Amino acid sequence: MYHPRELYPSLGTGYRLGPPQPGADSSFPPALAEGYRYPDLDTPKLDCFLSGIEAAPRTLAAPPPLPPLPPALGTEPPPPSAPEGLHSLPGVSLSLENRELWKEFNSVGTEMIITKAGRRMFPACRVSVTGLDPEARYLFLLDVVPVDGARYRWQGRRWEPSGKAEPRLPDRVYIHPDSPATGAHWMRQPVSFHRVKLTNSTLDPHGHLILHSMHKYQPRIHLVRAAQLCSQHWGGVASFRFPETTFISVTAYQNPRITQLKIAANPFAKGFRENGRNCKRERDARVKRKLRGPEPAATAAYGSGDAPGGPCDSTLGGDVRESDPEQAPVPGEAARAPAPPCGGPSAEAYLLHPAAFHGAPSHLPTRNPSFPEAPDSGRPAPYSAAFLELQPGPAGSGYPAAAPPASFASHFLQGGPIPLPYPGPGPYLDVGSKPMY
DNA sequence: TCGACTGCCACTTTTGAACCGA
DNA sequence: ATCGGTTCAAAAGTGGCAGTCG
Repeated sequence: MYHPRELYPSLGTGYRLGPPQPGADSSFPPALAEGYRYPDLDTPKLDCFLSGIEAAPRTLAAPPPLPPLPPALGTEPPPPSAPEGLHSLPGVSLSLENRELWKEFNSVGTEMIITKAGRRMFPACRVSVTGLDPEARYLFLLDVVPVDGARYRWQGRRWEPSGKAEPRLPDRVYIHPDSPATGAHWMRQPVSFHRVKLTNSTLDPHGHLILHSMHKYQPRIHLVRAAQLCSQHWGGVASFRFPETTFISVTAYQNPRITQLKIAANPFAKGFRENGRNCKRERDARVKRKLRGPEPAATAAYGSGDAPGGPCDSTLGGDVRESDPEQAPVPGEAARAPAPPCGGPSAEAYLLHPAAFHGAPSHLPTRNPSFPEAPDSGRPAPYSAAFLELQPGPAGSGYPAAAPPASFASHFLQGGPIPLPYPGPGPYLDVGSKPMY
């Protein structure tokens, strides 16, 4: 799978410097903060990509005429707190649902673990969108771009630049698996990208977003209007960036305050909370017991276990996190349509659609660009078969030397013939869902 | 020598299948 | 036969830590 920049090498691969986020990010040095613009928002990756079907290669060509938007949706300016965005979708605005949580992390200096197998982001990007044409179809995309050209290093108390950034890795884009869906669908509930995974494996075959460790990144969310499912035209694009979602990728947490925040806020880390069974005290006790000899089959310490009031609540008292939907399932969520387990199946999310976004290792199976459907199941073909068949680039780079046929781009904008997931009844649009057709 | 990375551990949450009763 | 609720096991996700590597 390939990113537009790989597909259009003539546009250049260098990533212009962008500024670190000003404001609340107290742990990041301001040294790089001045004198930059946000080039990625000016010329998002998508415009290069969209050029595959539009004439002008570097700018967003004027979209075909849109049907009139409902007055209530189409004319209002974005609210003052709206993120910076590149708009050719008038009236569309995004708001970060879990902004407070992000702000809390950002005030300390957000770190995101990246692993070879891929690690989810926490907090995840969860947005609500307004101003869409309820009838039109849209694609929701997320990518992560470097904020600047520096590599960072934790200096005991703060992050400081420590040299030049590593060469840019293949850009990948996560396509929300509900894409394409109608505006009404997207506006019905917050759109969650919590299944996005970050990896430092440059040969990652799963479609996770590839990042360098110790670099500062910024997630971006793109909305693309596909005029019709089977149209050759796109109907506009809007890109959004939330400054508080900037993070530094790491293979192990550097700032203990971030560790504490993650443990306190992430339900999967509940066991590491104070009084949790995996807290330091308990771990030490386990080690001692191990050294003394084999543990009893069922120890009182681990048995019915939870002290009155619950083992992990003590670190959460009055915490906004408890009311944060990121942690507290909304009533009815348990009843939502079952999602496929993550790992293998979750990769579908990347591959159901524009498989060509991503760099396909040459050793993986290839696939005809026509994206044939799995013959009998009605489900998408296994992800390993969803890669486009792309000619290797010069010098056996494994990347294409020229733009793909237009069918690739149009496939992306059309949604493609592959069955698309259907959202469950839960509060969030989820990666795991049932086929729409 | 040291910082970055990896693999494993023990934990929690999520998910889906199996089972049961109305 | 169908539906809804419960239970249980497996899978997935979490940070910590020791060991490895460059």
